[in-house]
Amino acid sequence: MEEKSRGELGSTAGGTGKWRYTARLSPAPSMAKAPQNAISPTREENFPEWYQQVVRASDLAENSEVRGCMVIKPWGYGLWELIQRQLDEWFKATGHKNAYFPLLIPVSYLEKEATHVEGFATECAVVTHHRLELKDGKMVPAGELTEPYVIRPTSETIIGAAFARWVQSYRDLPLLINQWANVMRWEMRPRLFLRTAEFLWQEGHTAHETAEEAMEETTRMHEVYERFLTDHLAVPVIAGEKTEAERFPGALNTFTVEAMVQDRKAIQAGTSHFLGQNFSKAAGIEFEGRESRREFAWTTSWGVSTRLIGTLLMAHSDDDGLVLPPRVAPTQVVILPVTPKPEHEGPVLEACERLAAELGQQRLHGDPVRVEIDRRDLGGGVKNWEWIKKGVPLRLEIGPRDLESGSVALARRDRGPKEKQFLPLAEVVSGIEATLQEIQDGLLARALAFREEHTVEIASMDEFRKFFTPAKADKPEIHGGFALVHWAGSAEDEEALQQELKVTVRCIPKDPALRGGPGTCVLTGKPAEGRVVFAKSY
RNA sequence: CGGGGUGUAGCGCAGGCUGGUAGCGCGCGUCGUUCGGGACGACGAGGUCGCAGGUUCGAAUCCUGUCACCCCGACCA
Repeated sequence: MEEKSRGELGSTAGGTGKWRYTARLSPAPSMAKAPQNAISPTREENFPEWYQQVVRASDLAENSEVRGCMVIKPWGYGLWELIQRQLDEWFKATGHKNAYFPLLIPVSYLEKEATHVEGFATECAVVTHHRLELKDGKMVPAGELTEPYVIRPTSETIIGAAFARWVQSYRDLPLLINQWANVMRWEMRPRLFLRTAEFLWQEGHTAHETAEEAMEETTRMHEVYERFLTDHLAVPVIAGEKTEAERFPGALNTFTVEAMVQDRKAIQAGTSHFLGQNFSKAAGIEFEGRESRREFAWTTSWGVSTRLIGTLLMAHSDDDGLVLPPRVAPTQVVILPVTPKPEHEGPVLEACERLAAELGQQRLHGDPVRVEIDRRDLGGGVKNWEWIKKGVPLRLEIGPRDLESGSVALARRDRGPKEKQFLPLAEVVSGIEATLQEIQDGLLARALAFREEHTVEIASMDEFRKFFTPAKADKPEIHGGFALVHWAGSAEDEEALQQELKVTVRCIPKDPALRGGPGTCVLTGKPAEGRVVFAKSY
């Protein structure tokens, strides 16, 4: 509906819902009743554009002057800090320690693991000089390095080199290290949070005495990610293993958590790799074993990135902007003072302070509730919409009438923008934890229902093609979803399907209910052990 | 890297074919009127029209080059 998207341009509907710039749209009485939303275009109209508009409207981040790189603004960084804090706590709880390794990696390090180089070579930024000189008014690189460095696209090689020094004996194992860092991958098509040239992430790297222990570690961290996405980001995921075609370069097994976002595509939200002895052989991570034999360590690596923010956004947000699950909302409750007349200001603000203090005493999962009072001298409506667009879970308003009645107006981000309840103050305070948790659970339930609605079991290639072929080739609408199919195809077969339909095997699900029993491969007709998840993906 | 598109005030855009030194809406500032709501009025600030060359008396407008961004594709957390 074109009118709807135009609606934002004027955005000056009066209290009666009249549109001001009717000249352009010609008289259309029905327009007066068109629902207003803060983001244009809507998800339905143009999903990729909607995504960018939400990033902007919510003040999470902006494109920078550096190609493919973003400026993460305080609201976005606050979100990242909360993600970091929880994961970091769990990494520590599972025995890991943080460390930091160099940003620059000698090219020769990369060459050590053949598959690994192949995987990353095309997206490396290379540092070749160490000095600038002024020539004709321009600074030009001088002092060429004898060996170029790459800016880390990931740190397996340089951490491997350190591990080789640190590990002498089986007594030095397991070695459990995590690094919070930025990495750079020269992507061809950057998109804020989803695929930027520079991004923030966490990379765990561990070395173990036996394959079994390393595999246990891989699984353990895979489960940490699954739990984090589910319980904190309220994003349901399908946990499973990647097929050979989708594996991390150099890994023996790659495990993934795959989420479905609102355009029904899949997004890989976290990965955990069992690296076998590939990297320890390449880097020389050897130790003296219990039987006095030299052995190569078994290593793992695992990571999540700022892509989690993009995932979260696409999973929950609506046509009014971002919707944040309370557990990762930098501000969980915003208090908006309503001061119709200047003389209201004193008492109202005072009441807001008291309320903020009381709410700050309440806890959600052990953390004090994060409350903010928005004292800015701005129109109430404007202020309100700003917080809606930023996705704050709860908005509380206190005005003169509330002072008299001891009430508070409460509006939830998971309900309509105009819906609000007037509740007794004490009830709001004592019920805050339950309300926040209810929103958290509601978002998860809604996302799960959405995924289930768009997940189908498919038993024939006809159906399969139909499911993944948009009705209009020129303007592909939102369609498809997750297809559960029996699969026994090869990497070549996957490649062919990717060419034809732009779909890939997202994972071999570990959940027995999704995996199912033996069957017949939808493509080759060969016996298949179970089902896999096919989808288009980010 | 291939195909398409766009770069004009913070944001969204008009103007460009038919060259004469910039305009609209929102936002922003001040004042006033409003006020449980994305208000209204008055006045006002803000742009070397992505950048660099060229053609011309004169370029946002024509030509060449270049950069950036967006969409589609190949690649990827």
